[in-house]
Amino acid sequence: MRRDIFQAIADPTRRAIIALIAMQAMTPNAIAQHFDSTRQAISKHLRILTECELVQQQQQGREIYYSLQLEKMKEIDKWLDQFRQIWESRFNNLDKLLAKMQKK
Amino acid sequence: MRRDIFQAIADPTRRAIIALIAMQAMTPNAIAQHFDSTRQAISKHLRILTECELVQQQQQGREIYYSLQLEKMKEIDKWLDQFRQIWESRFNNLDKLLAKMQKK
DNA sequence: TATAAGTGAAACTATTTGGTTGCACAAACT
DNA sequence: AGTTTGTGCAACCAAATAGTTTCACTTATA
Repeated sequence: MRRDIFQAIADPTRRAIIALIAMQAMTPNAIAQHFDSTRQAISKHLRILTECELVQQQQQGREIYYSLQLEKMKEIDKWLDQFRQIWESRFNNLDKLLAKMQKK
Repeated sequence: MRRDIFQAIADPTRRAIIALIAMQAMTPNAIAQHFDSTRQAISKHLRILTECELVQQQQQGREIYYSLQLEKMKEIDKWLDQFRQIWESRFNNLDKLLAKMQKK
């Protein structure tokens, strides 16, 4: 069972769940109402999201509130960094090239 | 056959391929040498990456050079934006709170 | 022209995935 | 105490996935 953030966000339903609970914590039932599939299917997605620590639980009586762990989302951002550096350097090169062309 | 960037970067081998060709274009054979699996398996990954336009081909005689389409990578960055906004606003809120506390 | 090298694609396979239905269990309500 | 509500988990299933082996095709090279 592979369980990393990239595999977690691969599924469109899971991405939708993430976006849904990003602003405020929600219960599985409340989340499931936004989708066509059964509550159990959503529950499974929540388990996957919890396992890779993208999502956090908070028990409240018999209800469980799920919320996004923003810190974990930053790991994706961190992975993108290596490419961001490249696209910025390419932009700079283009910048230099344009400056050079204007000089002539 | 789902084919989007998020599904494409879910596989660790594909992420490794992306990182490998980010700086310079490479042929399938050259790429495959960096991995344990067969050239054909890598070829399949390259097809998936090409299909979702994360990767670009350039024929050169009988060789095909694969390179990363940085622009496409930005789509992930764009998706992250919605969360970036949240984590920045949370930081700002914390900032305001700290300022408030100092006033007292 | 014959052969080697670089590649993609099809066929097959084991494993993983996302979904379902059917439980079990604890907390809240009557 | 009995029932409803909110939840997780196991068992099962169809489809997708990542890999392999085998083959075909095209471009170089001897």
